[in-house]
Amino acid sequence: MHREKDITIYDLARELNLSSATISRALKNDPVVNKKTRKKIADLAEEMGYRSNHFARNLRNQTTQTIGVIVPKLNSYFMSTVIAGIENIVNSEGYNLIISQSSESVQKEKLSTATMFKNRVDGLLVSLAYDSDDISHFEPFFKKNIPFLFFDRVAHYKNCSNILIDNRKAGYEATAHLISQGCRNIVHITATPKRNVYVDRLQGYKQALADHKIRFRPENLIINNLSQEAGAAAAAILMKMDPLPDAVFVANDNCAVGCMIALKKAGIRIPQDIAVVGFNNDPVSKVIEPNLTTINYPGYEMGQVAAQHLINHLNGTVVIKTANTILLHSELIIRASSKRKK
Amino acid sequence: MHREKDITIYDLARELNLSSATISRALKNDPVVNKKTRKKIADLAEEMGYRSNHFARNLRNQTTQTIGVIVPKLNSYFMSTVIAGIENIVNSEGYNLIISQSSESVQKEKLSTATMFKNRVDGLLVSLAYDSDDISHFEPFFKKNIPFLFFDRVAHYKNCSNILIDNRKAGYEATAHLISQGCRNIVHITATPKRNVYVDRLQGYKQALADHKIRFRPENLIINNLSQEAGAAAAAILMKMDPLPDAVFVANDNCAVGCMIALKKAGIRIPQDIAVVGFNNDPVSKVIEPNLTTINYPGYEMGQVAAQHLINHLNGTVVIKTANTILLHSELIIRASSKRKK
DNA sequence: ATTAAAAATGTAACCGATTGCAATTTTATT
DNA sequence: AATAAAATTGCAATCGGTTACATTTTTAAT
Repeated sequence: MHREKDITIYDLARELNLSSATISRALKNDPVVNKKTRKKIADLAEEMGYRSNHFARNLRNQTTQTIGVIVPKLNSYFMSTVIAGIENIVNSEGYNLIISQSSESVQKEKLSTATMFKNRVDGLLVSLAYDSDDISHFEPFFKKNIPFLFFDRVAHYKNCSNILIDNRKAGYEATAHLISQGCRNIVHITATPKRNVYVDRLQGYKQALADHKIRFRPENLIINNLSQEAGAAAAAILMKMDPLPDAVFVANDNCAVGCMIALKKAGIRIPQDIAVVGFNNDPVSKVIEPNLTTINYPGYEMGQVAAQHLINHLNGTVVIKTANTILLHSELIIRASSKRKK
Repeated sequence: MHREKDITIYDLARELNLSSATISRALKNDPVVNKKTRKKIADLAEEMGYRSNHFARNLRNQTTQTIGVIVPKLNSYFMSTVIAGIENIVNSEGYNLIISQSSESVQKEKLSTATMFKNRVDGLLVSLAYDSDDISHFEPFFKKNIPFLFFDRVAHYKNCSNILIDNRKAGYEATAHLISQGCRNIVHITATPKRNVYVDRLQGYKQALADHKIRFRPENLIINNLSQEAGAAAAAILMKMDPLPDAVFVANDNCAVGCMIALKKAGIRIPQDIAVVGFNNDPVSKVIEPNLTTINYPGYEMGQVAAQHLINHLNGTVVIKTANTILLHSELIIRASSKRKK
């Protein structure tokens, strides 16, 4: 395939009878170069369609101006919103973005991590896969002092910063709300206790029960992968329980919706028979009937904060010596699916 | 910030008392290098934690192994699904991905295009913003012979390939289906006629009417931005119409859902009073009640096909000389929102 | 053992931008 | 006008991998 030759600083230098060094400095607007010369060079560069070669620059500078992101799934509402937030900051700060998904598998996460390493990203943003408990694959980054941080699905690793919401508090509020509506036999549907988000929500759930003198019953805990299908399956389990639980707190809206649809099909009334609370404020929560009470969770902002935090670190604006946890605000949004009282 | 020095081929060469040329060849598994030597080098590279420097390589080879993607919005179900498909192929082919969003604005699209150009992507995948009619900002790619193609929101530009579904046919099927259900006064809600997807769906709608001897009435066409809110606003317009239309074909599920919620709130029964058909098979279509009849639209596959097509072109596997349109299959999924007959 | 052919390895220029240091030009001072 | 100081500009090495071409080593054939 034929490619027209690119204009380099040497072409500009020849044209203006200057040295490449002067061109290089001028293009970075280095004040050491005469103002008129700078203007002349900038104009010619524009005219000749010069574009700097990132590879020569990066090779020389040993920096890539690139940030890597690894997420469990790209095609989920929450994650795509986070990525939109990351993209917003990263672009406006003049960095590039390399995105990869682990598809909820540690194996793929390891591969993605290796790819990011090979690509010499300047920094890395990670949200962990469901089942990653061994996270030694981040060791190379640590060894080379390449900054990285976790968001949402975090881990305590060396002195990495974490950006997330207070899942324990959110879980507590969701459960306490159900209790305030008169529910006493509350089932919690969640995912593997390997991930902080689920562990913490569960803790909040238990704490709320305890604070209201309700005994925690292990059989009221359903663990699945939180998919919509898993929600339907969970509904079947619920309906076999005797007595029927009076509420469900699901760690994810999608699963809650799957569960609700199945319950409704079986003739169970929501919230009269079973009240439901979800998590994420996914768009479906406003579509399902009755509308789903849920925890609102600022994805876009989380992406922005994570990216900005990392870039500040890279720029040296903020030097992070110790582990650093940034908690974003979350809130309970009460809708019809859990309202039993006026 | 301190960074440990990286291992280079020169370090390996020194260690094994070989030349850097041999190391370079061996690491690419060039058969010209002795098999035993290759093994020895690979082992040492592994042991010393060598990683190739993409920048040196790219600088020398004048290729970046990077593909750029520009989409209107990252946080939409359809687009994030497409991107997941792209990521899948691009990664397995050993390319990198740079993703940028135009946020549905030509201005931002131009900026993104410029960024992609500066980053010297080897190829570009584009889905156009709502209002891009002038697409001259892709001219630099064309001039430098950098391949790019459009998917979903396409344009006929030079000899760029397009990857999309047959929107005309899909629009026809949606409308014909409503007619088959006994509807005669069908409103079409769509977006700006700048984008092929909306133009074609509209044409399909008109053709179906014509084929069934139904006169197209311009007042039955509502143009908005297809957001959920716009759907609610459109519902208000519908309800002011006299007589009330007996069906709506909406060019997007989200907007259809917004519309349905508003209609239901006003006591209008779906599908008895107004039948509704959407477009996209977004997850909400299975949550809204009644479930929404819609056009299923293979996002993941579209991403895969687009990426594979571009990479084949880059690899020279397929040489595309003329404009090339790849149509993916779409299908009407009939659900309760449009079923008026047994 | 001799020699041609094949296999393996090495040499060195190159990709384009950056930057410490040196050289030159301009400006300011006496 | 002479000279020091400041402002510009240039020289040349460097980043790490690639590859055309040259050289050396090994293998095969006579």
